[in-house]
Amino acid sequence: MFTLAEENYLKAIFHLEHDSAGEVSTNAIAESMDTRPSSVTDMIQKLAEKKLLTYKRYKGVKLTKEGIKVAANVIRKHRLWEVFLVEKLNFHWDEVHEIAEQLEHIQSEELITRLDKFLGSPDFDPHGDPIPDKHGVLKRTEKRLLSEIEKNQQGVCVGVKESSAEFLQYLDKKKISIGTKISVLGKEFFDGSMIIQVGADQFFISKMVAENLFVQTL
Amino acid sequence: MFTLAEENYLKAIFHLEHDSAGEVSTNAIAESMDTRPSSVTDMIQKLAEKKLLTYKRYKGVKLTKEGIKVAANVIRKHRLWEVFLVEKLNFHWDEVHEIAEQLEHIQSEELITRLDKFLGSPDFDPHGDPIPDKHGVLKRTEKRLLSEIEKNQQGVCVGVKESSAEFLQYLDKKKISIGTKISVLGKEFFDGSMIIQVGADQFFISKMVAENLFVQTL
DNA sequence: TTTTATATTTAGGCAAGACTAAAAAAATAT
DNA sequence: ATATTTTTTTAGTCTTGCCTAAATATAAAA
Repeated sequence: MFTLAEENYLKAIFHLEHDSAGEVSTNAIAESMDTRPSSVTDMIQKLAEKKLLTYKRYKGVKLTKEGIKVAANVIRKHRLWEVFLVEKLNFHWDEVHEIAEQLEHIQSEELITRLDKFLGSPDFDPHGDPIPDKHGVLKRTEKRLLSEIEKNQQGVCVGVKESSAEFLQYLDKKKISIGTKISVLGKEFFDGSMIIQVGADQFFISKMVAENLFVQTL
Repeated sequence: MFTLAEENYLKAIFHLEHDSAGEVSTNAIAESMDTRPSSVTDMIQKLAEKKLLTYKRYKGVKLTKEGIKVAANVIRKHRLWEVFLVEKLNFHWDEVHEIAEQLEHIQSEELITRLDKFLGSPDFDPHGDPIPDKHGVLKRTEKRLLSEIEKNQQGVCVGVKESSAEFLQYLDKKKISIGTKISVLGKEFFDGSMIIQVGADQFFISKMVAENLFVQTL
């Protein structure tokens, strides 16, 4: 149906649209895909012809209904495979991204239907990201960034914003994973750092960490 | 490591080497891959430079140790994924080939190690074909073609030579699958057809069928 | 507003992997 | 042994998806 490159562009644009509202710029796509702006221009012209996004020269792009559907489906496959890798093959959550990047391009409706069922139709992937349903609809949640939580409040970790292996390994070292209860004991206003409690341990985390952890307040 | 196209050529050549001894011809490769001889020449020259096969102009090719290893690994992945699809996702044995053709190219040693363990380190795929181990070694079996079995002997179906969906669906209709006991009641010499018994049913099968079913005699 | 900087697009090329058409080698037939 | 057929290779093209360099549009600064 679509080439690997096309699917990757649609996925990247989908993510960029969710991070920041409005049109997505050529440069932003190039940066997120580690490619050159000129290559991006080539591809978005091709995708515009296929009606997967709307494009006006110098004005950035926006996915069409169809483009959103295709992108969401790739993301659905990516996240379902991540669940498979973690739940069934016992991979750790910091090891699954690259493999899922490959598996997400396997073409078979039936495969995904059955995989979803085999996994018990999960709503979230191992990093707490929601899995779109067949129609591309995401389950919305009440999640907030840990950095938005006030002193003396507490929350349960429900996901990560960044999911680089480095960050996930840091979280492991601190014994933080999906479902972990976190209490905010103190907050420095000048640099956004925090003192938090996880289990019996109390420790310092930087603003960068607090801004990449999603929690649900209790 | 290797491109999708390279892996597919190596796999095709590996199979051709096993079907008929000696060098594999350009035309044979082209036919088995549904491509043009000139394309094959291009690719085998490239693979020869990479030392995956030996090639002399007009003389055909032969895989090197390294080429065999790479091909066997692709086949190992293909067959393991087929087991997964049938055993875990409840696909039928005639539905899994195309999907496994895609999955076989996923690059991750660790993935295959874990998948193999998850599946209980199977020795055979759903069609009865042996799964190479990590080193490319196939478990040898005593299987013979049903067509070689004499009247009044019996055997257990252990695999199929052809695994087209059409043939597998024919076998289903006749209630023949891996593990099914088959008794040869009669054999026509002039056309190679047979009368066989499967469970309580007795019926006629053509030479073509008998030549594509592997059995182990009892 | 004019200049400067930044973002984007165009033009032209490259590599992979396919193709067709034509040339050359090998195999087969006379 | 020569002629014919078949197989294989070479030469030249095409498409996809990327690149660099140069041109152009937009945005920011003076």
